[in-house]
Amino acid sequence: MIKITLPDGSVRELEDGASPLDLALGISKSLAKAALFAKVNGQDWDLKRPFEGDSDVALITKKDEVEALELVRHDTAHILAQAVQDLYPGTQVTIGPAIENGFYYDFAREEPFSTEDFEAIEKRMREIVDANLPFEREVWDRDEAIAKFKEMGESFKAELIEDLPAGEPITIYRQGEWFDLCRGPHLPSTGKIGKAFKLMKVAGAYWRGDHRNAQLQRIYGTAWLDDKQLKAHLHRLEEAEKRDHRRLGKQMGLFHFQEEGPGSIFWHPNGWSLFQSLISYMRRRQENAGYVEINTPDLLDYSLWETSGHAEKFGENMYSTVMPDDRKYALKPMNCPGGVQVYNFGQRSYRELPLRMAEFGKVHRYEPSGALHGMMRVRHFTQDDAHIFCTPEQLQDECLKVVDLILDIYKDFGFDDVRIKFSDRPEARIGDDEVWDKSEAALKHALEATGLPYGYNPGEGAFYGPKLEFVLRDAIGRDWQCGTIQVDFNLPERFDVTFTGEDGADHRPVMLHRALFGSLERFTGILIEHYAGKLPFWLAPRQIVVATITSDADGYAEEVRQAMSDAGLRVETDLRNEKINYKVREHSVGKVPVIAVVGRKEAEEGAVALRFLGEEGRTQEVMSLADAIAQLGDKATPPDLKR
RNA sequence: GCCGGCUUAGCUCAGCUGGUAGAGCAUCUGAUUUGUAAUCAGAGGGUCGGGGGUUCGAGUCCCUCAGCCGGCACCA
Repeated sequence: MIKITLPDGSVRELEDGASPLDLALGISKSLAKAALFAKVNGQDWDLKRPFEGDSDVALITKKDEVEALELVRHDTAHILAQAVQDLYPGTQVTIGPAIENGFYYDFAREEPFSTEDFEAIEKRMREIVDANLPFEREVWDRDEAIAKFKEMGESFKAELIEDLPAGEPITIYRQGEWFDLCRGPHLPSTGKIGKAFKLMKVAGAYWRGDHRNAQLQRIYGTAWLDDKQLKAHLHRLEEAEKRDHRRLGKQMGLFHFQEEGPGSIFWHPNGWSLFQSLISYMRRRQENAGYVEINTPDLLDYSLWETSGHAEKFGENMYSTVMPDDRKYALKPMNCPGGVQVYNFGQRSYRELPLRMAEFGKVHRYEPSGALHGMMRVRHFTQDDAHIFCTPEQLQDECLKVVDLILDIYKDFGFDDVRIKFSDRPEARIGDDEVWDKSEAALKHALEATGLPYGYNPGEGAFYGPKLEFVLRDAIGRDWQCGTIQVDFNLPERFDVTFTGEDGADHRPVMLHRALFGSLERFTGILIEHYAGKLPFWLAPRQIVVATITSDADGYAEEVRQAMSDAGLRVETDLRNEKINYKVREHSVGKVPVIAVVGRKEAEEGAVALRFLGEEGRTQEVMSLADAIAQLGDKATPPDLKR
C-alpha cells in the first residue's frame, strides 16, 4: 500500500502501482473525468503513470487554468507534429513547446509550408483528436532511443537525446502510431485536447536559436480550453491590430515612412508636437532631479569609438565615412563618448559629483534590415540619454534614484506594470572580472534595495557593464525595452576620466549610463498603442477642434480659438461647409480629444458645446467659454506640474 | 542578415486560368448653411515598387534589386 496526501491534508491509501487516475476514481467519477494530470511531490505526472511510493498529490483540472492551458497547448503541439508528419512525409520534427496564448512546433523540411496548408493540417489535427488516441509514456534506453531516431531520419531528435545529461531518463510519449521524445506530462488521450485551437502563422527559426545553425520552419498556433476562449483571443488580436501605431500614426497624421529612409521617421506636425511634449516633460523632470543638459556633435572622429570599444563590437552597424581630408568620421551610434568629452573638458572636483549630464541625443545605427519595425525599431532615433559621473560610494544611491525616477515617470504615462530585468556580464566584454564583480554587485544591491520584483537575463549586459532594463509591452503582447541603467567602470578607464579628490589626488569616477524613455521614437509608438491613439489631453497634438455648424458662427469660432490659444491650448478651427456629423466623425477618427461645437446658440450665449472623445456618458457638455478654458486648461497641465 | 509572405490611384482594397486597369474614401468643382461618427452631383488622378526576361501580347509567368509585413537572429 502507498500513502497519498492530498492538498487539504487528507490521506488516502492506495494499492501499489496505483496512479493518479485511480486516486481520482476513488474520490469521484466526475473528478476522474475532469482530471487532466497530477502534481506528484511537486512534479508533473501523467494521470495513468503509477505512483512511486508515498506521495503528496494534487489533481489538476480545467479549473487550474494556468496549468491546464499549458498542458493543452503542449499536447496540441504534439498533434500538430503528428498531423504534419502524416501529411508531409519526410518532414523532421524538432521541438514544440507551449508559449503564451498557444504553442509552436519547429519542423525541418525542404519545401516551405504556407498558410494555405493550414486547413489540411488543422483537419488532420481534428481527426487525431476525434480518434481519441491515448498518450502513453515509455522510458527508453538512451542508446536505443538515439539509434531509433537516427534510423527514422530524425537527426534533430537524436541530437537532442545525445545532449541530455547521462542520468536523465529518456521518456517517449506515444499517441497511436506516432511518438515523440518528450518530458511530459500529457493528457490521458488526444480526445481531451478539444478543438479550441487554430494555426496562426509560419515563420523561420534557427535550430536551437543560433543563427549559425539550420533554419527550421516554425508553425505557430493558439490553443484554449474551449471555443469561447479561442474566439475571445482572436477578437483580442483584432482589437490589438486596430491600435497598431503604424496604422494610428497614419490616421492621426503623426508621421510617415518611405523607401528612401528605411527605418527613419518623417515627423508630421502632429507627431512632432507629441514628440516635443515628451521632451519638454522629460527636461522638467530631469532638471528637477538635479541633471544638467548638454548637447554634443552628431558627427565625430571615428577614433572616439575605437577608444570606447564600440567600433570593434558594433563597427558593422555604424554609419561612417572618410572625408576628403582623409579623416574617418562616424555618425554617433550612442552619446557616451560625447558626454565624456564634456566631462573631460577642464578639471573636475569631487565637489561636483555626482554630476548628472543629460542629452537628448540623436543616434544612428545601421540595424539589420529584418529588425526594423515601425517606430519601435528604427535606424535613426533620439535617446533621452544621461551620464552620471559619481564616486563608487555614491553609486548605489544614484542607481536607486534613477530607478525611482523611471518608475515615477512611467506612472505619469499610465504604465504601472513595468518589468525590470537585470542583465549581467556578456561573453564578449571589456574589463577585468573583478571590475565586473564590483559593478554587478552595486547594481544588484541598488535594485534589491527597491524591493521590486525583477527578472534575470544572464549574459545580456552591455559589453562595458551590467544593466537594468525596463520593459513595456505593446498592443499585441510584444515586449519592448525602454528605460535602461548601466553601471560602467570601463569607459572611465578607457577615456581616462578623473576627478580631484578631497586628498588632492586624481581619482576615477564611475559612470552610469541611463535612459528613461529609451528611444523617444519607440516610446511614442508604445504610447500610441497603449492609449489606442486616445492620448491624454496634455499630450494630444491637437487638443481641441472648434467646429462650426453653420457659417454664421465662423466669427465666434475664431474668437473661441483665439481665446483658447491664448490660454496655451493647442486648438484649430474647422469652418468647412460640412455637416456637423461629418466634422465630428472626421475628428473622432483623428483622435482629437475635444471637439468644441459652436452654432448660432453658442455664439449668442458665449458658450461652447464640448464633446469628449471616448468618454462614456460624458459625450457632451455645454458651458461658458471661460469655464471651458478653465477646465481644459487644467486637463492640459502635465501631471508633473500638477503636483 | 535568415525563412516565408506582400508591394495595383493620396488611403483602404478588388482585378479568375496572361489580351493594354476598377471600387469606396480622400482631392478638385458645383449645389447644399446643415445641431454631434460620413449631404448630393460632376471632374481629375494610377501603366500596376524599380530593373531585366519569357510571350504576338504581362498587373497577371520567370529572374533580380528595394521596401514593407510575420517570425528568427541581432539590439551599444
